[in-house]
Amino acid sequence: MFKSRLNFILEYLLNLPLLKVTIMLEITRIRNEKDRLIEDLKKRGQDFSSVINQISEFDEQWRSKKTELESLLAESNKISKEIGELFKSGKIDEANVAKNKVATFKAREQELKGEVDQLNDEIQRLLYDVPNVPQDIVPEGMTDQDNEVVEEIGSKPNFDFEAKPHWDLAAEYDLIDFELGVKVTGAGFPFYKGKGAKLQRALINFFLAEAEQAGYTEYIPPFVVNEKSGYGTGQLPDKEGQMYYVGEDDFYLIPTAEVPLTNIYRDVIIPENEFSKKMTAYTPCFRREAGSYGKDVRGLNRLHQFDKVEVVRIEHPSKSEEALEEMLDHVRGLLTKLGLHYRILRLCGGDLGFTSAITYDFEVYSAAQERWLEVSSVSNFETYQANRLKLRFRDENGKTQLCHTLNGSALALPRIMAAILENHQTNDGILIPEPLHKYLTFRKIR
RNA sequence: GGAGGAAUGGUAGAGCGGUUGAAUACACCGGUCUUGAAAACCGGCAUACCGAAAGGUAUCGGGGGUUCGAAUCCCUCUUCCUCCGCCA
Repeated sequence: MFKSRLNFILEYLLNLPLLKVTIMLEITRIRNEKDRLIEDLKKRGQDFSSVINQISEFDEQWRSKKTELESLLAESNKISKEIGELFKSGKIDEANVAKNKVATFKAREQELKGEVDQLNDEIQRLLYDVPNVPQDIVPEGMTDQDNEVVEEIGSKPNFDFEAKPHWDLAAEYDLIDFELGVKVTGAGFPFYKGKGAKLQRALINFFLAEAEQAGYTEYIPPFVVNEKSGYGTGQLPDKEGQMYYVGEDDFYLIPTAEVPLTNIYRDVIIPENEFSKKMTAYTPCFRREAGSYGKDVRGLNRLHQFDKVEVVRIEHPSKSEEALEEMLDHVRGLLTKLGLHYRILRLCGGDLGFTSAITYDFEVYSAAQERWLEVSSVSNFETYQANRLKLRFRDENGKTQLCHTLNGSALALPRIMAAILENHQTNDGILIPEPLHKYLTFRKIR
């Protein structure tokens, strides 16, 4: 089992065929604007100059070897054709002379091919280590302390009683059973019960309805994906340990609907500006989240399985900034309608995801825990994912160009659930926000 | 899980190991004709990479092999279809 998986990965990485180049950051960018890339990547708090210089060096060697190889092949091909004609016209002796001549090329061809392949593999491997380039407005900084608060909406609720954390409320009203989850599966896999389950379902319905309203097409995708899809959106090889793996069949449980949704367009050339592609899906999300502990994981704060409604967009490069703004508006609307106090952060370079060019996080205030909880992350990946996916469109000149991809949570359920329980609690129950009324038969949990 | 069959360009569908990157048809794009459209006729129409260009290289599901030469032969993997079994 394990062996077959290793083989697959090895095959994928090492046998990338000579001309089927799947690259991450486009190699052309390294050729054309190397110094600028190195400079811009510094914002991530890491120096990528040695990797990039190494890639650049290998790339030059690769090109010169490749040119040599190809001219040799051209010569062989030409002679082979002539041999065919010689045989046809019965000039067997001449044909045999030519055959011997071609044979002398063989060794050099083999040698060059080996070198070209090896250089190519090496370049691919190195490219996987280079993250996306942060946009200009991404703030400098190393940790979440350096994230920039760009907006804060609403105000902290005032209670004339001691606000309870959601795990106490969940127990009191019998909404979520964490211990039962531990028994049946393990920590981080809670059961939602009764009104807790219904509230969860209402939220999903609400989010999907809002997404539809905003023009997103709803999908119900597979909840497991293959290895290629993992590479396509960049979960592999970078975050391999984060995903649950089904060894028997070489599948990964999805950590987000982004993976199946975006991979719909893997190896696709979108015809004549059929933009925008707007997709939404509700899915459970599975994350191993190795290394988490303490108060961060208490209650619903961090789970191995959680529900999320995701929105994904595929855009013309000139339209992706606008699309990002629309997505931010969409998420703002959701939180406002639910009556939650929230803020928006622009992530700093050091906190930015590997594949993202810019990310905004939405955080809701947890009244009882007195802290901010991340409920949404909205990102523009520009061409980074599209390059891995080979997701392109045809421009007006008929040339293929990479699309931009974006996605965002709209929204992740557990912390929204937590925030609703905590912020809408009263002395005698929990008030259901108005937009959810039509999905529920009760207005208050008591 | 067992037994068979198949995989070629946007689609359909040819292709004795040697001018096949690939016939043909449809679709699509441009043009002629037409008041306009249709029809007819003419032309164009895969992708990627290297190259300033000329041009070259690679690709007929993936990988490997035989050969001077492979869409065509061999091995292997994957996927799909048909039949049987199992099953929500």
